[in-house]
Amino acid sequence: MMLSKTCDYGIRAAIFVAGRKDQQFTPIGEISEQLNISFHFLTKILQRLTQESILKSYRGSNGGVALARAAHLISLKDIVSAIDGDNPFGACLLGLNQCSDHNPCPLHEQWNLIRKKMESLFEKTTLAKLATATTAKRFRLTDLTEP
Amino acid sequence: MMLSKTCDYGIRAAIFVAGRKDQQFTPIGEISEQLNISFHFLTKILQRLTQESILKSYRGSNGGVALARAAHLISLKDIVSAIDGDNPFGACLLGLNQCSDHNPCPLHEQWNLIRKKMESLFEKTTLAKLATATTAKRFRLTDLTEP
DNA sequence: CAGATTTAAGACTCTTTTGTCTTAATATAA
DNA sequence: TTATATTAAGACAAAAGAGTCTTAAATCTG
Ligand code: SF4
Ligand code: SF4
Repeated sequence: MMLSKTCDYGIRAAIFVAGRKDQQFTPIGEISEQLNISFHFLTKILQRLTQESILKSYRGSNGGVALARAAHLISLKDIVSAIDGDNPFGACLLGLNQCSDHNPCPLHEQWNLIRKKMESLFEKTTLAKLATATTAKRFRLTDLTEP
Repeated sequence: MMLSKTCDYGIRAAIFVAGRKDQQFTPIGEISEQLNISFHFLTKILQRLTQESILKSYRGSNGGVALARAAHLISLKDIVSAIDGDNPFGACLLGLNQCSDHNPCPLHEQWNLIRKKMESLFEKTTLAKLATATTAKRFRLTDLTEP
């Protein structure tokens, strides 16, 4: 799977937060309940996003987390970078180091086309788009329970 | 990184074996040396490929591993499936279950385009193509040591 | 047969990822 | 002020991935 689970959870939570009507703070407990993610685990992940200034947080009653800036200014890549580290597309298929057009493995040319598309998708896709799409078209952010 | 390290090693070793001039058995020791992969670890990985009938092996002097069928009949997908399990492209970005066009997450449409391309690349790319390209164009199968 | 070579099998260790839990800090509200 | 709600921080545990090592089995060579 492309991204770590940690990263998946972070993205899903961020979309959820971005989709809130009122821009109040959303308690992590509510997010974890809605998305069916362990509360404590999600807390750690969102702390990371808070440290990276993608979310802001507030403690105490009526506290929670909220986007640190407008949803259209937060890309998927921002979140992935914050959680999984710099370039999740740097290494790839064969996991070789120092990949470049100059010293390629035999898959490089074909793979690079796909990789570029992925990178572009992650850069262009913002939380605003994802949140709007999610609520408008009733997309899901959780696993299905029914077979 | 898309694939597990185990899978990377398996692919690289398979390309190396496919690229051998004589279709004799290639000792794993030689592969591990050339590709700079731990001998014991590689042995375990190639055992897997042997069990899955992608390689055949022979013990004793002049033993080693060889392709179990013609190189143009072994696709990358065959190798990936044998090592990392069925469909490495089944789940994806958000890691949700039961993904389909009917019950999508908000990234589904965009992502599916890319995923299809990946799947097709893995299905179309055979060891024959990779081995030929590697030897003809001097592509590399190993990490670079020089900075 | 004896010795060398090479894969097979599986136990074992180390590291990373994933997940849980406890305690502390901060804020609100009664 | 006291109780309650909530994030912060970090220790800890469990599971999976990556890698090592030892012993056994098969095969060839002399
Ligand atoms: S496809 Fe390109 S970037 Fe990926 S491992 Fe090969 S050389 Fe490196
Ligand atoms: S993009 Fe499609 S296949 Fe991937 S997690 Fe979303 S719904 Fe599932």
